[in-house]
Amino acid sequence: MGVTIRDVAKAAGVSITTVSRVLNQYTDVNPKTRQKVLKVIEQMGYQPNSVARSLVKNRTQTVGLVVSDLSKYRSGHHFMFDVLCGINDRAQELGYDLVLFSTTPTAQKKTTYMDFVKQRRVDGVVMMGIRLDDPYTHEVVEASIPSVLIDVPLTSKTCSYVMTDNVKGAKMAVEHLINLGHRQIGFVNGHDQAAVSKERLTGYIQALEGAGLSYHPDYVYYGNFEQEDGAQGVRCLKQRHPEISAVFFASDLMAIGGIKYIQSSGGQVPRDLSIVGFDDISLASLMQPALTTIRQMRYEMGRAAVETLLRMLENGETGRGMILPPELVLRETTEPFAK
Amino acid sequence: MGVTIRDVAKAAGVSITTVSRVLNQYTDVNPKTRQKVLKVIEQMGYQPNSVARSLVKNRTQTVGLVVSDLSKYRSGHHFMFDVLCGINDRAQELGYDLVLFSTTPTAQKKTTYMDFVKQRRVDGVVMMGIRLDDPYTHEVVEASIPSVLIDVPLTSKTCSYVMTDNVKGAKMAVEHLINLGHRQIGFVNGHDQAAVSKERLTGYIQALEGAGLSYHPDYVYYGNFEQEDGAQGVRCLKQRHPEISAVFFASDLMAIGGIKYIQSSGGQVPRDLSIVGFDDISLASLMQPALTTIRQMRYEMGRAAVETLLRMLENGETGRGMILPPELVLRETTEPFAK
DNA sequence: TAAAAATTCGAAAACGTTTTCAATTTGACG
DNA sequence: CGTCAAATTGAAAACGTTTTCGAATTTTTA
Repeated sequence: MGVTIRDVAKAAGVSITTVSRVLNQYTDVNPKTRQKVLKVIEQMGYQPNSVARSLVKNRTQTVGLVVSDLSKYRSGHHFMFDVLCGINDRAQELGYDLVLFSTTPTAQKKTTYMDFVKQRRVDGVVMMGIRLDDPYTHEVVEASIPSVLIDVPLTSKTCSYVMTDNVKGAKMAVEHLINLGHRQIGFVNGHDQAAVSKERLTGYIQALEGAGLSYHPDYVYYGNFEQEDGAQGVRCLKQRHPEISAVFFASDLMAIGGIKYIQSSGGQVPRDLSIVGFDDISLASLMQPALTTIRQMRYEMGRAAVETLLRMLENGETGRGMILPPELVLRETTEPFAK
Repeated sequence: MGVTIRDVAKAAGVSITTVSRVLNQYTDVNPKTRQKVLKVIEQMGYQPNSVARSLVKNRTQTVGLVVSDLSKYRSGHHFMFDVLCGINDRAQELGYDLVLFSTTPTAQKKTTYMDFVKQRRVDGVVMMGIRLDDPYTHEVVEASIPSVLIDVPLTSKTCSYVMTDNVKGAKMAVEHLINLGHRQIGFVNGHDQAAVSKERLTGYIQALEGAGLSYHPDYVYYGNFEQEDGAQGVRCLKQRHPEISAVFFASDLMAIGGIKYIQSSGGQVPRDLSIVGFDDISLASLMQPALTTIRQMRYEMGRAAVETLLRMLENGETGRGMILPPELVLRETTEPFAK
């Protein structure tokens, strides 16, 4: 059916080897014959079979993106989509195809990461949305093919990571609240199987201590990054500690949940509670009131991920961490503390 | 490096052929030897090389998802992401890998669809976000490998489509406004290189005429599905036709733009303008006021797409259209007309 | 018990490339 | 004109599977 290198060779009156040489821009082919071959290729509409090529080169020019819980029902995509765009764009620019895999903790028990990689024959993988207690998290650092983790600070010879400077981001958020005069500041964090949660807690504490305020473990609530967790978070916090005048949320979605909760119980934001989120998802600027938050450079994270992946892959560089700066974006959900 | 079928064969003391047979669950192999081979496979951690398999079978077990303008800067993803999840989930369930390609009109001029397909060796493709005047739109229906288009009603022997019943959806939206007593109803449509725009216009007109109202071409504004277009749309419409009391938008994002515009110019929704959107993106329910809109079953569209794709691919079925029902979801941006 | 049929297996070709190695041609130079 | 190096080419092996065809073995049948 399709036209093969053999057909081209015959039509051009040269050997297969020669055709292969012009395809791969080798220099040792006579300009005359190169032109002839090129013309035949053009005429016959020949496109090399990438599968055959992959087989002999043992390289697929493909990077796998494995995402945990990529699902309609999870809202992680508010964060993930831009990262995906970045990954996709950069991979395409560098001549790699991107193949998508979603996985779950249970699926990870059935098929080990090694088996996954051996089966799929991707040249490298970037992993996103994975939890610290997921099996793949630890299998990936020991794997033979290069990988980069998004938001999990683990490195090895073949494993890099990229993430935002979360302690700095959290610190900026809390310092902003402190500068506004707030002293009793709650924190609705994510679950503790996310590295970012630990870092953001650190930043929260550093900001507090930097301002001479004491850290009350009781002021932090652990949610699951979902909207309802945010609502639940402020409910608990405000109930147990009515003195709290501001809350920092580890995700915009939880912040939105918090705002909705306040509003639905008759309060107003920021009058009754100042709020800072994290991520700067597109919702944040569209809301009413618009959400003050810490922006993550998600698209750039994606690009950086494949960038470092291919550095390991093609230049044999060893794994390393990459930290991107956060940015405080001021909107309408914070105001000075009024005693 | 890796262990091959040859290694297992040797270790199990059988021929390559036999190993292949147990791998592909052929029946003509002695249960005894099957067990033996299976054990060796297990012990050696053998995983078949899918590339080699693809080469000989001329099938990659891979479907391509080509998306036009998948980009950080385009907001189509509010619609696309759920569809993508559906595609991904169903493909995975059916044993296919999903590989992602983003394209642009200019890229489509450089590489024809045929070349794209020959190069990538995907077994089928689903296409999304593409415009009627994109080159691929017409190349795809004539291609030899099966494809399904999202939101472009074109069929051929190898080409199917799936889309929402847009005329019905638009009709439902406008009828809802009519039932509330509105008589002067504007329409902010999408650009005319989207099939959905044409259909939604039809629905708009049908609803009007069904209620004995006359259709003013001047009441419809053509935007580009982006937020700013929505703002621009109501500005034009209200300026030229202050009598308009309600507007139907061809996307939620444009509706949001419209609402923002009204609010920023001192008005209120729905007091000053009743608004219905289209899509039911996650923003819609989170906004203030929450957006009344027409829901599309996006996730199901994705699933349906690979479903029909694989039916063409594996059962040789011929292309067909698939229409999913819309749903009116009532929220807070519409109210009865008060003269 | 011999023939026929069914079961089980293996050798080798094929898939479409790249790559190695050696052969051939060309060109320069004395 | 002969020689040597450089430039250009081709034959064949290799990549790791599946599949075809037929052979060997076992079972069934007459």
